Amino acid sequence: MSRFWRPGSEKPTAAIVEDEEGGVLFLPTSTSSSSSSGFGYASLERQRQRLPVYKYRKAILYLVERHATTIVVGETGSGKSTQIPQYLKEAGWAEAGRLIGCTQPRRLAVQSVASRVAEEVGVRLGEEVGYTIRFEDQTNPGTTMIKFLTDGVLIREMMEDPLLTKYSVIMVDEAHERSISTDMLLGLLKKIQRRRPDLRLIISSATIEARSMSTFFNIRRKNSMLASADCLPNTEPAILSVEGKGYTVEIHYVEEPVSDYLQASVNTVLIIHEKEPPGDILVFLTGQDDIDTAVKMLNEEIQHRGRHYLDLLILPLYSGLPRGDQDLIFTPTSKGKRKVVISTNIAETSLTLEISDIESLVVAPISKASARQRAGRAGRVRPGKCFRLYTEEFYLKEMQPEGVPEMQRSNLVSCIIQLKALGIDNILGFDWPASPSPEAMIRALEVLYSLGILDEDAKLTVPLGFQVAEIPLDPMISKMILSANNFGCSDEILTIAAFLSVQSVWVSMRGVKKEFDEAKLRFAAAEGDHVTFLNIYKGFHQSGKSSQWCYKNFLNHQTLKKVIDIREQLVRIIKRFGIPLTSCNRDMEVVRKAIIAGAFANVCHLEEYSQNGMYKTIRTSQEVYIHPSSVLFRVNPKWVIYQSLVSTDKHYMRNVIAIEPSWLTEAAPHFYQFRTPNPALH
DNA sequence: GAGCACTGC
Repeated sequence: MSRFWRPGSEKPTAAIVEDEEGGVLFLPTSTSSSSSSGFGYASLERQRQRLPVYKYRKAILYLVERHATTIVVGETGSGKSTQIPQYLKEAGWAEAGRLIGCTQPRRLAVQSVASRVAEEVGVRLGEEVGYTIRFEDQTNPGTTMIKFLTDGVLIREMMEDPLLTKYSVIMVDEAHERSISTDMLLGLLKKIQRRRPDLRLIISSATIEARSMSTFFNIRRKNSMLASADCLPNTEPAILSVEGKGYTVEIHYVEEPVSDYLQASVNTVLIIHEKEPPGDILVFLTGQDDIDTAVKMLNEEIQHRGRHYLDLLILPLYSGLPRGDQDLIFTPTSKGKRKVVISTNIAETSLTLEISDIESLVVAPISKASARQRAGRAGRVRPGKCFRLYTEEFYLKEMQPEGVPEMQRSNLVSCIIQLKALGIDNILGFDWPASPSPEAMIRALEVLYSLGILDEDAKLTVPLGFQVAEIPLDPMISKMILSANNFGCSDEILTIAAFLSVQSVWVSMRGVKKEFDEAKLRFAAAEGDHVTFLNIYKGFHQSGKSSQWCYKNFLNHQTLKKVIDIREQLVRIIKRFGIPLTSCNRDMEVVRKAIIAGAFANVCHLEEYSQNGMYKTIRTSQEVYIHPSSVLFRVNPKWVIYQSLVSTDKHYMRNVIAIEPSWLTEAAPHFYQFRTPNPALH
């Protein structure tokens, strides 16, 4: 009996060339003959066979059987996300109760790919084909064979089952996006592979970074006994390239750099409308502000110009927009109208605009990879055009080929604590696809140490460290939750924690600024933003979670429902820890003390003679200001503590609460001590 | 008197 289960699959007829450099290159045969599977699913089956990935079916199965890691490079529209898991199932990789896993970076992608595959397989979603995302598990253990999940969920699963023993194959999709959790997952899977040579990995990526990915996964087996066993797969990754189904997109550049990109994009839209045949337009701008301005400018032009321009339908798109307004984008345009969607980069990856006939317009210093992806949005259903508001020379000489991976530009605190919880002690020696700087790692380790989550040996503390690792939030917020128990206000703090982990709950609307400010004042608390959240939560509950109520109060209904979901998840977690849910009944002093227990390092003091609300941080004397979105903006209490810092032209404190300095020694005694009063502070 | 975007657990 062979030790490792191998599905029977014949060697493909196409030529496979063992590459000198170690990888395997695959040369496809021409179109393969296909047989329709008869009645019922014939049409779905024919659709499947028309996908570009279909003619690589045998090759993929062959490579997966022979190689521990297979890297599939293919543009969007090749069908790899939906087809490869099905091929694996058909070849027997889900037999004997094992799972085929396929990760996606985003929840929406998980849901839509899973339901598409369930439909193609002809089963009910949640049975043979299922998915798991946070707050939603649509799988049936024992029945599910193909499971789609976000990469973050798979990392969480490792805490229960470190070697992911249930899975026979794991496909990591959209690996080129290089999100923190994808990179972390790749590093962890590489580690698992050493202990589980039978596990097969498929890394799917849209760009040709395949070489570096291949180098990363090229592992040498330590145990030579194992290496000689012929039932083991080759550890050298195979690379396979699949063409996409996208149409050609004609690229245009400006001849001279533009000075005002907003005006230039407005002009370009108008010129496209004059000169180009029918087709919708997608414009990428940098932020909500610019989008609102551009919408206004275009609508003014439409009013001033002739009748022909009334055919333009201008629609903004960004995540803070209420759901109903976002849905407008998907409603088909009436005949003769031209839809102009003005969007943030949300339309680059997160939303697939299934509007036909898109023409695209790109702005801003982004990476070449990102620019290509945006242009690709114009060629999904038919050939399109892309107008870049920078010169070709700038594209070729100035723009970076790839964006910097998130791992190398963000806070590593959450990442490190998850690795620690998985028993990885040597963080500095962890093998990442893109290593963060040692300085960034040391900074994160220091934060965790000061919060009491790691001890002097950089090990998780008991119970605090292990509990924090189990809570799916920023460790600063998790610490706040666990401290709330000492102050008898866990009920209130869980609500605050849930608000702190969603985007802004406010929906801003231009033109009704006065009403918006009034709505905000209805909830504003003198203590600051955290207590304001408690007021909003109370109001939302009393309204019966009404969307009408949200609309009246300029609040985002979707976001508030998410707050409720997160809060419920947190309640379950702290109950598991044996922490009771207790309310402090409007005693906001204890609530603020619990907040300090998590955010004590972020205390700021108002500069005495400052006319413009300048604060300085206690730790580093950095100049900071209260963010205009805070209820304490222009109130400027003497002492404040902030939850996060955003840097634009100034450093702005977001989510701010007023505190008394005397509380610091009680809420964070290890960090603050009494000393002789400093006359400079009075 | 003025606010960068987007994911995820």
